[in-house]
Amino acid sequence: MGIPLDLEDFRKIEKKWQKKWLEARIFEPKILENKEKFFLTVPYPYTNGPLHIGHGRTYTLGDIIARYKRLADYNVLFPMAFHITGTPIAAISDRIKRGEQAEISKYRHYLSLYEKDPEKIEHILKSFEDPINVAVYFAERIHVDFTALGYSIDWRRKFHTGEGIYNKFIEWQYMKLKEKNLLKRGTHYVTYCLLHKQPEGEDDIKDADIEPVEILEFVAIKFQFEDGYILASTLRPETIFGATNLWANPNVKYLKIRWNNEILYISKDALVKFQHQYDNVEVIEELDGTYFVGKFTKTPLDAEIIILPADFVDPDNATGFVYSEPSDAPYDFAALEDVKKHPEELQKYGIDPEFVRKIEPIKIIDMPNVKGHHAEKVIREMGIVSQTDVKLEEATKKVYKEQYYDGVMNEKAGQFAGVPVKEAKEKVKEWLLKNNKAIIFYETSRKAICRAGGKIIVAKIKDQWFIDYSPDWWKDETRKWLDQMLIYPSKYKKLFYDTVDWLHERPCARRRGLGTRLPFDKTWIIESLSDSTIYMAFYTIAHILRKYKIKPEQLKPSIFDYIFLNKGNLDNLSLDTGIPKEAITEMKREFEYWYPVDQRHTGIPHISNHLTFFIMHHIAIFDKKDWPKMITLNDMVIAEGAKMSKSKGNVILLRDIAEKYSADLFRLFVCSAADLDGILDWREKEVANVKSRLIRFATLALKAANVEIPADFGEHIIDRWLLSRFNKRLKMAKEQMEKMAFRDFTINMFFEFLKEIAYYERRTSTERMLGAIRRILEPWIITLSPVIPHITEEIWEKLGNTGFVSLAKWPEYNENLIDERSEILEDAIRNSLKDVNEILKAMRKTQAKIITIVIADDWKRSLLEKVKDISKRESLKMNIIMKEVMKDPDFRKLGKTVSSIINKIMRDPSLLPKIHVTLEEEMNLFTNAKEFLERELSCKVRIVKESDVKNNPKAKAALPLKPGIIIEF
RNA sequence: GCGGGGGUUCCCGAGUGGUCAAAGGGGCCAGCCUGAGGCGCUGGUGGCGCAGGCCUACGCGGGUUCGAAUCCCGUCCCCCGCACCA
Repeated sequence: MGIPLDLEDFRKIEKKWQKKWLEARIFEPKILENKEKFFLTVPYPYTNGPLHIGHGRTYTLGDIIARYKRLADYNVLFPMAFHITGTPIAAISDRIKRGEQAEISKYRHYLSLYEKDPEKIEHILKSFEDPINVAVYFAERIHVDFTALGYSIDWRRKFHTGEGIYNKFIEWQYMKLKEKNLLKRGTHYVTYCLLHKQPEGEDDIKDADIEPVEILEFVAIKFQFEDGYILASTLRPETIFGATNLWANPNVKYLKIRWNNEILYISKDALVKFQHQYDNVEVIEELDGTYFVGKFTKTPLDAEIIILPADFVDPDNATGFVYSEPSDAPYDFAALEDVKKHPEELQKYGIDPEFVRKIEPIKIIDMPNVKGHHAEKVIREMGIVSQTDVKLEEATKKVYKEQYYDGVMNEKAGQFAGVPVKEAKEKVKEWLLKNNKAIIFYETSRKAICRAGGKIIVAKIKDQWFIDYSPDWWKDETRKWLDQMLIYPSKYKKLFYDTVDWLHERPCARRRGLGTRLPFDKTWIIESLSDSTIYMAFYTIAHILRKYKIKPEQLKPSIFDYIFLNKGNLDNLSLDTGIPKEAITEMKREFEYWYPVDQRHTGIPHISNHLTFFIMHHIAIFDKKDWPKMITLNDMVIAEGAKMSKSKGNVILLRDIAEKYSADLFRLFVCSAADLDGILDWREKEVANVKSRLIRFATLALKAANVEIPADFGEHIIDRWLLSRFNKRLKMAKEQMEKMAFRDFTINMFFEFLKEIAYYERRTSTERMLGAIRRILEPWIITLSPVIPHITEEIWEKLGNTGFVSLAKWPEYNENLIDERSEILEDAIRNSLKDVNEILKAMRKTQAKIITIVIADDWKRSLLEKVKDISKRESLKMNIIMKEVMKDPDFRKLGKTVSSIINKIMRDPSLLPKIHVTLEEEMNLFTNAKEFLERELSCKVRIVKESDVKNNPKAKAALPLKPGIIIEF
């Protein structure tokens, strides 16, 4: 390794220490009863591919916490496992099996990041047709990537969620939930793929990540027609009171069907949706749209209305019929105007145009500032003239938004008169349903297809399993517990309370994917957010299960009851399961020692689901002493100012870090570039800057490790200044780490201190600077080791230490070395330098010939002391101070000068020196700094007493610690 | 829509009543270093000022205060979460 260092050297050092840590097993903690434990977890990653730096930020911060806590003398457990539960991995295998080229080349690319041999890649790719192989392969790669980042993880405890032993644990969890009556069954609606004949979510639907597909609840209102009912769908059932006509599309096919002993009319496209939402549907006959046009139908309010033709009616949206409410629906208003303008169109269908002309909108909603028809008003304002105008969409939103807040149903709405629109919508719906005047019809918020091209509709799932998060006792306990939990950044705490408030039934199992089957209904598989809520407990026993080679079938629920809930009898258990008593006892001890989770660290999006479930499941299942204590969160990572996404091709993978950058560089960047609650922007330019600082640090530290501390170190002001700065920083560092202010910490302890070292070097010499670093090097690298563990281990070793810096003790700052006086004195020199530069700038000069530093007279010192004295008891008012000061005859002699000095101080009280410095002392201070000033200003510098300068106004301006400056050119 | 967060100097971003023209980084400008350097170091980067100073600034409009980027009211704009997705 040469100096200067490059990233290649860093990577070598990193590998070296990763190997040593592993060999020495230093991150595999044992139970130490006399040491306080700290159990930290970060959610296990989902193993459907390589992780990127967004994940890396979260795990890195987790590791930094673990490493800090270790230095702070905790017995730290930081474990990791892998999540393979759910549909995405299964879907990947399906797609590869189906031969989808996009997916195959994506995974071929991922494999090429880890495998060099093309034949091997193809072989592994083939194996991916079985989802477990995908899961296990990437779990192993992520393990490698995490190791390459220097994470201090206890890998003995790793597992994945598809393992038999884990399944048994989850089964136990679900039996507990069932015992507590927290599992329910019921009807549930999902997005469903007609091609694959299965529910498919965002992951499977084309472009759903960009434009999500929502499930909309239409009210399909029954309009009596011939021997049955036409179903006309709406999102605003309260408008039924203003229905003036029905719209049917004359160019599409409709169906007459029988359901629930009634005849219904819907569009042909609606049939398949209807069949997925209602059972026993029978098709009677197909009809053209023209069949309906011109005929009459009756609203649920018994009003006779006509069916008019309209091209805008989409047969593939809901039931394919809509009713017209032109007063409040801009589409309807525009369409009605259109048909009135084209009587010939109506005559085609044998409709009397005169009849249509008489159709008038019915105003049913009163608005404070709308006299006539709200839809008409907005249409006129926006200049909309036809039913095909794209602005109608916006008009609809505008009307709806305004009415939702300010609208009130009027007398036309019968029993709902006076009800605000906001409430009427729900009430009218209930009323219609109750009286069998309508049914609910679900539809997607937009047309959607799956990634293989299958049509997505909304389908009903029968007997869906839910976790019911709504019981009051559960929510109350959770809120109470949240009161005392620590959440960082604290601004997110409210989001937890809000989540608890609106959480209710949540589906917890699916028909497909990987995972654990519900123990009491094996046709269901527990989904991923439901099998990841209390698994941190499993870390405490996973390695013991392996040690004793315990089989899944031995893990009866009673075993977990005993270990986690302290229930049951050891002898019986051992007999019953065949697990040795010592194994059971060991697991119980591990659990009781390590639990609860002291801190869980993850990303912000987890708050409203995973983290809240995590808290609630602990509360439901475990004793209070085992409930989690603290949660910390970090925001996302973007690259060069843009969100990382596969489509943009700007995703930076953790693999790239290990191969192209360096672990310490990544860690330092992650720490320093943003606070926990800030978005971290990965910019190559900034990374390069951090890189050069890291190299400078390493270079200096490695050099300094080989030098002696100068014998006279500490005698000079500048030495004491540096020691003082360092110890102050050390003091702050601890506070910052405790507050999880990692960014502040790195800026304080790394970047800013490096700057001060640079100043020290300028002020003294390179050799002396290295000696000074040597003086503080050991505590310095210990504090930095959580962030940059590899290079600090290397320096630690160079210092002749055995052991590991990772296991060192966090250094205490030394109060005695905090030396305000030296800092103030050194600041005087730095300020004088600044003043000179400012003067030169104002004079537009860059170079002086000779600069004279004039040290203030003694009488000024006593004057300012006096003023300081007065200011302690009196307010700083000119007249008061002058009166006091002038009592002294010595000052009275210098009347005018004194008043001008005091005047100055009135304007800028910071001119009052914080300490008393004698003339001699200040002369010495500046004389000792003379060479430095000459070097900095590259000109001759003289230090003189004010009394030695005759009649120079600049000399007279001198104040204690703010010398007069005379510049000659 | 509901809930949450936020708008700071060219950019990112600290700053919660005076010590703020406002930390830190990026960009840009100048100088130094160097065989060379898109490395590194130093200084500058709102306006004005041939002596260390003055003036104007923290989304917009008001207000409280001796004093506001910081507190209050109104207003405009941006971002995030809202459930089956891990």
